[in-house]
Amino acid sequence: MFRATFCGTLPDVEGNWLSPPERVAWVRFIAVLELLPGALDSQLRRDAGLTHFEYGVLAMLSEVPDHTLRMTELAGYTSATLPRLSNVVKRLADRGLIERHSCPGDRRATNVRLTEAGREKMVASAPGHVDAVREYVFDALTPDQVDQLSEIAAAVLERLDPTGAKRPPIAPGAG
Amino acid sequence: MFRATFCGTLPDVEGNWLSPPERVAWVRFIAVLELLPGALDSQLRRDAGLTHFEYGVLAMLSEVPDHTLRMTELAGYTSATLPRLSNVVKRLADRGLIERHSCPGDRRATNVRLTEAGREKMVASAPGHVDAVREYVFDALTPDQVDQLSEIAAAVLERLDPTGAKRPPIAPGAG
DNA sequence: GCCTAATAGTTGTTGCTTGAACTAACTCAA
DNA sequence: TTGAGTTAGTTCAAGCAACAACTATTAGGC
Repeated sequence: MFRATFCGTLPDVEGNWLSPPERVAWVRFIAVLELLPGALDSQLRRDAGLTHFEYGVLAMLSEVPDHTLRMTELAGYTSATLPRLSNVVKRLADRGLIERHSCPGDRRATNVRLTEAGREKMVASAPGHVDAVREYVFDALTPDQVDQLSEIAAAVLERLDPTGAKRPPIAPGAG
Repeated sequence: MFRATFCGTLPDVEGNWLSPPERVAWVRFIAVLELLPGALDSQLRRDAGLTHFEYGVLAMLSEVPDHTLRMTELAGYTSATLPRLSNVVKRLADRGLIERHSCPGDRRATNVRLTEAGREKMVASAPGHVDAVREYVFDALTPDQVDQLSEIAAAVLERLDPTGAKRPPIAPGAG
């Protein structure tokens, strides 16, 4: 997709067009960007009754101490706006997967906590989702390519989120 | 994001967890997947008054013979559902950027054609968008990494769209 | 203490996407 | 030529997201 946009096939356009290898990479990458989120979302909706975003919220809570985060913090880590998170949290709370507590120290703030039912939901959903991620991505890549993807994504992330505000502060665990 | 989901930090879960390098790659890649589309969309909305998807539709039309495609074909190439495309095409037609014609040979079908105004829109919008793509992605990568990304994206695409139905049939032009 | 400003979330409106009907048109076989 | 089945596209209802306006709480300056 978007090939012409970068091929300089439009006459009259003076521009800093992409180089041929960049064009090929971009066309493919854009296609992945459009298809992969939908594929992951479909799998989770079908098998777990969760959107990919809802799954991300539960997953994030499942790994932090006390399974608890502030709304603003959680919004940052999930790349969501606060209004969006507010609605999603409300729905997940209605389903009993998380709880909302007013923060004792700051009554403006809301703490969100994963419930036992929410933890069980993750336990039930995660393996199937991991399988999907393997199927769509990692089974197609060599170990070298996994490392390359890691470096490439890190470099792009540095441009998209230079401050790192959108990622959790703690280092990735060893498993 | 989604770290715990793949770290095996949930007790009681027997699963085929990702390896440590895969986990790191996935966390970073997912973050790119969530941030990059929004970044591209914001740039286009601000500078061109187009969504990323609308831009993709115009771009696709701008490169095919006679600037014309059937709805179904266009939907495939842009990874869109037919209802979604139908609405977007209606809006773009209202703005005069494309035209809809009933297909002479098959009266069920609709041909969509880029107008001169649409072509001018692309001429005006493309350079700024290419700059954004450079800024967010290619300026951060070495030439080797561009090739690696190309191969990785191709391998993943093969899983997401094995038949190639979602990509235009003609080979990427040489520019 | 009081007034202003900033912070934390929620709510409400609008627009877009999706999935499910639905219409119209084409194909093919009896 | 008619009837079943398929294909192309639109429309409709429901749900989700973005942006803006709003409430409530805290912090800072005098």
